[in-house]
Amino acid sequence: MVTETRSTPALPITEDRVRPPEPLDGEHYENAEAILNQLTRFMRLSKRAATRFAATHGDGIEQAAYIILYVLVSEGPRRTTALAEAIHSDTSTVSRQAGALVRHGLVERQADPADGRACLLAATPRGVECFEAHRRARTAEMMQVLANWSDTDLRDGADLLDRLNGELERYETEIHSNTTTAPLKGGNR
Amino acid sequence: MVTETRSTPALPITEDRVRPPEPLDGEHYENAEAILNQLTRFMRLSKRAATRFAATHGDGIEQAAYIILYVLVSEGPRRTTALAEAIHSDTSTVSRQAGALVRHGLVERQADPADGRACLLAATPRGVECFEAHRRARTAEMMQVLANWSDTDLRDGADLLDRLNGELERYETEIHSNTTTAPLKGGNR
DNA sequence: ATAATTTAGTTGCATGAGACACCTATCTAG
DNA sequence: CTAGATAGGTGTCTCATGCAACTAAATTAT
Repeated sequence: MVTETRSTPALPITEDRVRPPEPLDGEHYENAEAILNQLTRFMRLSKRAATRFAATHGDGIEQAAYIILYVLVSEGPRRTTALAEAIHSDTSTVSRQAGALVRHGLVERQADPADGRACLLAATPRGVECFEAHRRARTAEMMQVLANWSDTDLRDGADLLDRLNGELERYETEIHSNTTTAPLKGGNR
Repeated sequence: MVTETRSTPALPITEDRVRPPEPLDGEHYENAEAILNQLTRFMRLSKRAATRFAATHGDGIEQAAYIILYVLVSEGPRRTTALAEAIHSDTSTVSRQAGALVRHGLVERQADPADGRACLLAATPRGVECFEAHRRARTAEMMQVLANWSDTDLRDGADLLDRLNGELERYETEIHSNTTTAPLKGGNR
């Protein structure tokens, strides 16, 4: 972390949220806008790509369930709540996705010995298998998409995205604590 | 129906799609996987962030409509089809989003003098206004998220994402021409 | 020990987004 | 002029996700 950027020209911070009184224009602003535009573009493209992939390799793992399986396989059994936190999602979503995985026989709900209310979600052997297959297919596809990228490019890209994700997570939790968990419901008008 | 029995443990890949006979393992593979994981993570986080933003600044522009307004404002009136192509979406989606914008008075449907079937979508003054306001708000938010990033970081990030998006677009159109537009419907099961 | 409260997870309902199929109006070839 | 192609719009489906309300279990207070 590089301190607080461009050193806020010596202005006292306003109350409430930090929200520095920056000029809002200038190079920094334009750069931020540029990256935002690329991110917006990426969101569309990636969603479409993911959907297409799921349609082609439609083998039962929903797009959204993959990440749950990912956590379960790589980190072992977890509770619903822990999963939700890990992937920054609502417990209800996790519950549903997990339910689908259970129906497909890829995940098991075990009783949590420590707490009767909770249950541990764990990947079944078949779940692990399925996940690995999926993972390989996904990566193979990705390698086609990034066929022209050097190893350095890939590493740099991964690093950059990692940083970006870090910021987003920080922001997410920051908001969460600051605004006392304001609901975010979709509702526009 | 999950898996057809995990398709042969370690056999050379079948024909069908191009699927180059690369080793699939090694550094390149791992790097591809790393970037893919970051992208997956990013997709979740960005979606959530976007939703939250929309909830906070709920002023009538839907998330998905923003990009349409973006094209319209920055490139002038466009047909539905052209818009759909520009944002890699279905015409039906564009039609609906545009309809919403029209209802909000941000976009106008003008008759295309050259073709009676078509109509030109154009941003109204209010649409431009609204777009600019939104754009500023979005960028301001982004600047908070990336408060710690230097200008160089931002530029590098934008460049990288630009490249990545280029690859995705290439891939998208490639598939489009190769498989003669295979439908991609969500349908799992 | 029993009541009150807090917590984990599930389910009901709603929203957003996107895609396909189908329909209508128009345009363009033959 | 009729037959096919095309541009847009609508109906309907699916996925993903969130909040609210509810149930059941655990914890705290009385």
